[in-house]
Amino acid sequence: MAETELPTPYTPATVEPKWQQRWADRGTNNAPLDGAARPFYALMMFPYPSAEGLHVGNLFAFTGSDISARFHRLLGHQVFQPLGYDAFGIHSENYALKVGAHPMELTPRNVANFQRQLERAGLMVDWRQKVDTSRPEYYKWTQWVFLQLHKQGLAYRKAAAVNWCPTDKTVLANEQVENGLCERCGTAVEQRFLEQWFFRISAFADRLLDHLEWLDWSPVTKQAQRNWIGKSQGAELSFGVVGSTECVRVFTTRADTIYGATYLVLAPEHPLVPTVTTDEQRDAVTAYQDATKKQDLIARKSTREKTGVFTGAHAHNPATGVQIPIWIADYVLMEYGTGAIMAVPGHDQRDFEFARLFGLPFVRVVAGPGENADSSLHDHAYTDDADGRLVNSGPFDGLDVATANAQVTAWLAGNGHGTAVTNYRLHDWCISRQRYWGPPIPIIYCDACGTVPVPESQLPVELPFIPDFKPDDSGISPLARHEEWYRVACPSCGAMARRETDVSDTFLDSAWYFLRYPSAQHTDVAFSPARTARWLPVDSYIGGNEHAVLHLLYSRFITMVLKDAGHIDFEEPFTRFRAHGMIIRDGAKMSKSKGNVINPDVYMEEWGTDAFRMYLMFLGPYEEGGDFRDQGISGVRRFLDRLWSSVRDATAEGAPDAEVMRKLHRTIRKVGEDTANLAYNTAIASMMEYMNTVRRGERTAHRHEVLPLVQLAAPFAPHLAEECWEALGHAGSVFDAGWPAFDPAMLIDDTVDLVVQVNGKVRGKVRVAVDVTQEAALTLAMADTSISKFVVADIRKVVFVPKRLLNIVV
RNA sequence: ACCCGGAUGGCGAAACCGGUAGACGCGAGGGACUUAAAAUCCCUUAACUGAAAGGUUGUGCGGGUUCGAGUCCCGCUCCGGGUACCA
Repeated sequence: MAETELPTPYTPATVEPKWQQRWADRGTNNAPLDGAARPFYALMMFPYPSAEGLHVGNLFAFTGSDISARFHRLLGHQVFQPLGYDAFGIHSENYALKVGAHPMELTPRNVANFQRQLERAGLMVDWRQKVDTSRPEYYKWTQWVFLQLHKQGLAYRKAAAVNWCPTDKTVLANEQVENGLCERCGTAVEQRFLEQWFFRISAFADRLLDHLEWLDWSPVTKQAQRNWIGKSQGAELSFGVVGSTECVRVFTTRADTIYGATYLVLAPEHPLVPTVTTDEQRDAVTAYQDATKKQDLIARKSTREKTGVFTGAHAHNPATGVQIPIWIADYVLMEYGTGAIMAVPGHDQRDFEFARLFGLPFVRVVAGPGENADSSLHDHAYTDDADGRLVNSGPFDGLDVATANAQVTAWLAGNGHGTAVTNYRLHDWCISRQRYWGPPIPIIYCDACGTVPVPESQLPVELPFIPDFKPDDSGISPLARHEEWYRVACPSCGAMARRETDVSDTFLDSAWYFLRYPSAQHTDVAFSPARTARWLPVDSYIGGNEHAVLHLLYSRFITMVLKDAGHIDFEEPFTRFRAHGMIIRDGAKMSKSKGNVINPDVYMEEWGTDAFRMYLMFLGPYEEGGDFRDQGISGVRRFLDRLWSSVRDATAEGAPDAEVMRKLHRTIRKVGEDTANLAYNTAIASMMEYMNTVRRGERTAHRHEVLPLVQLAAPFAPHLAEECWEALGHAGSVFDAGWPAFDPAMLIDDTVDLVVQVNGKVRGKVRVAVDVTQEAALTLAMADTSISKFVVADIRKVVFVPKRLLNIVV
């Protein structure tokens, strides 16, 4: 066997470029897209190509994903791991504004810089299938996706609030509003109403929720989605307005507390407000409505102080018949439920605060253990009342809360005052952006034909180059200033018509990109049916949990829509999703303002890409993240140096050491299990432990002792592993060599150390056969005076856990 | 406020189903090699106590369950993240 001489010492500066070049030349990282027998689609969240370049956080995420992909390849799958750029969006646009450049020129530069950095990172990426969401050949299909929703009636237009900065005279994205202030000038943001496009994701709420039961996703991510969808079962109840035929409908989850409803509250913009308001109160009500309208959504949510005003009107409580006042207040949101509530100040903290502020009456209708109908409410509402019973509630007195809830709802339903309903927190997805840097929404408005979708044959609707892409005081999209662009012939009647000038949300670009990758080079179709059938859904998706709700939920939604339209035959895009942790520095998130940002280039230069990759994975559990400290890298680099020199010096003479080989088989099992579970830190630790065994002193390793270790280390340190693999006489890539198998027989011990406790305290240990009996173990333990000296009385009890411990209780 | 995480040596961390707490790594101390340094290799390294053998204490705090608790239960404190008046 011809073995190449390895240089001394290990020099990543020559080894790493050599293998990156060879991978590119040989197409090592390219997946057999059309012929894979065991396809495995490994996906990582694609980056936004910032001008600052690759961040350690990106590298941490990508490396963890790459290790998983390489591991699956070693397990015998044909792995497809693509990567691309989420290049459209407000981030890129704002940055361009800041530096006075044009996004259409700046973005390709940033992408090129990112690409250069990523190619150094040694990822097993099939770069043939790269996507860039800001390229017409990509967003042509983003627009196509929009049309599929439109066709199914899932895209609609309605007036909705946007954030408006009165100083900059521009629409702000939610990301540009901080604590209710414009992030650029600090002015309080107001709300304005504009016609916007929405996707009817709310119609999919139950499906999105139910599938979480069986999806193999990180529990934290599933919980975040459940909370976001916010399903809540309750009832809609009617309160007749006094002296009117109108009814106020409220949503409540606590119909059982209706006897305690002492007033109603409508959202300020509730349509019944003008109708019910009395003449005496009209000025006060109008003033209040104006004041709340001026406040933006976020500022309104960040203050908890209650405000409100009486309308002058009253309604009948359907249970008690009592006339109760109708108020308006901004703590009631028009967007949720019916935009109106029945206030139960005794049993809802918000109502409690409001009632106390305005001197409204309280009635206790639930009494906890040890309380009665007259127990006072002290300084807060009684809300933790799951084991409470009803009081002051007529025929329902004495019932427990859950039973009463059902019975009151049924009773009110029976007399026409209510119905059981389910509400969701999830709102429809507003995809309109009054901005420039995104795909134009493919719609044309014609005076004669109305809203006409752009025919698929006319896609893409190209985003034009306009020098004045900056939002201005018109409050509309920059494209609306370009008549030469928006004036078009109506596709249906040919008359002059007008294009939609809003662009779509960046989240739409990323809600379907995983479908595009396998077909990235297809120009005639968004995703090829054959490729899609072979590769999707995604087998493993790894990304940050900051996308737990928006991106991941939108992707699921779009997938369901495409399934319903018959374009694909699965309705969940990501079979398995794992959220990785965040990498912090000195206990805080890395940010430029804190000055604790790590430039990965510097570290890759100094220590080598492999060492840096491995260090990032070693500093903590991948799913939790960790604290970056540069001192730690040297330990990982030392391990790689030791691996290198062990391989270099390995001998083929004689037989490998039996004890070392036993340790090897344990290590193979442990590294395999840990890597599968993304427990990279402990996988690396066990490889180090094995290395310590192999190299104890300056012992020369046998090639059979180190060869499998090269395979185990390959996902973590791919360049070095290839170099070692070649040095051990192999022509092909280590990634085609398979994952070493462990021999279960090598894992079985004949003797174990049995821990001996006396009264639960460890007093020693005895070496015993694995199948030793309790009696024999006890005899052995008692023979040891350092143990038996603690057995100062009669043995009352002996606890024996085979292979683990013996506890003598006296 | 609510929903998730988390808290373990000087530091990053490990510990399976309740069974030797601190694997692995960093740092520190000592030693070998060297003219010397670097590199490499070896040993020590939770705290207290003791000459040593050994002993006692110890996983954020207070209780509990158990032969046995970092791990389970009850009640808190602090830190990180998410959501934020969702009726």
